[in-house]
Amino acid sequence: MAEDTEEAQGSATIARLRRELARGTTELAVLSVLSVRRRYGYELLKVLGQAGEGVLEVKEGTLYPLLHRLEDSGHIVATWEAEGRARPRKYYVITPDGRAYLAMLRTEWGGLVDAMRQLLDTLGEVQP
Amino acid sequence: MAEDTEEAQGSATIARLRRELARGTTELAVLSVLSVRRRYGYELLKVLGQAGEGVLEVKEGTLYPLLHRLEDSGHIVATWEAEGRARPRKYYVITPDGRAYLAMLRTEWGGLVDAMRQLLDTLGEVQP
DNA sequence: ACCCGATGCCTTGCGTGACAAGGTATCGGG
DNA sequence: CCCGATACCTTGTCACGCAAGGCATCGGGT
Repeated sequence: MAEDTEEAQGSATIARLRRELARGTTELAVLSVLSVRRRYGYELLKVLGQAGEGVLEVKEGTLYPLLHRLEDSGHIVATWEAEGRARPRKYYVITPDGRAYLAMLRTEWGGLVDAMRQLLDTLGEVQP
Repeated sequence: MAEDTEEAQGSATIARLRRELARGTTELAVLSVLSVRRRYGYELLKVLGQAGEGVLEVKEGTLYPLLHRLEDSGHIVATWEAEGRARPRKYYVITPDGRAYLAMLRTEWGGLVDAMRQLLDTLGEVQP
């Protein structure tokens, strides 16, 4: 019982902490991919799924609302395209506004990574 | 007014985005600091506040519940100490369990940072 | 003929961490 | 004498990630 609980908690914990750590990263990842060329939703799902050994994997329930938020705030623009197929795809293109936002995101991310590295490296040298 | 709104929204956005990016990082930061030596809550507030130019700043409403969660899960242990003063301090010490958890956290964080760096560097070379 | 998985889009409801805002209490300085 | 710093705590709200569901088309296997 105790072992079961611990193991179950361990797995659950690692998934949860991975989710919490990666939080806020999705926007950065999505916009970065879109900064290269336009993509449709399902495509982003696959691209991010295989990037970084699945660390950046995004679920449908996360991606689609995120894309809608980015669209609402003018960072990306969507266009339906049939391309002669029955089921059309919804392509997303990054806007100039989106690029500016992406730059800000990258700066912030860089700052966080630097701060964490400093903290992890200089451990013990910070005085109260 | 428009400027105010834009600036206000810009500030609000950057604050929100910073918060979301740093999410889940607090646990890592706190445990890292505690891995060097014991600290009391208010002390952690100050230490993290000046680390990394304030990027890792934590608010009271975040820290105290976090410390309680870490205590509940056995990653840290608390001891009240008066040290001859009227207002006692609650010192937190990391446990072996906490060290193991910290190691896992660091690994996960490293993986995320690597994945993001790969994505940001190899942009455009990922194929669907 | 039939079903199932992949493609492709979407939504609602829950869990969770960060935080604002509030509370309590002591101590020192202006 | 009051206010800021020290030192602890809690409740309610926000926003994101996701599980789980839904809808529709297409291709291949049996």
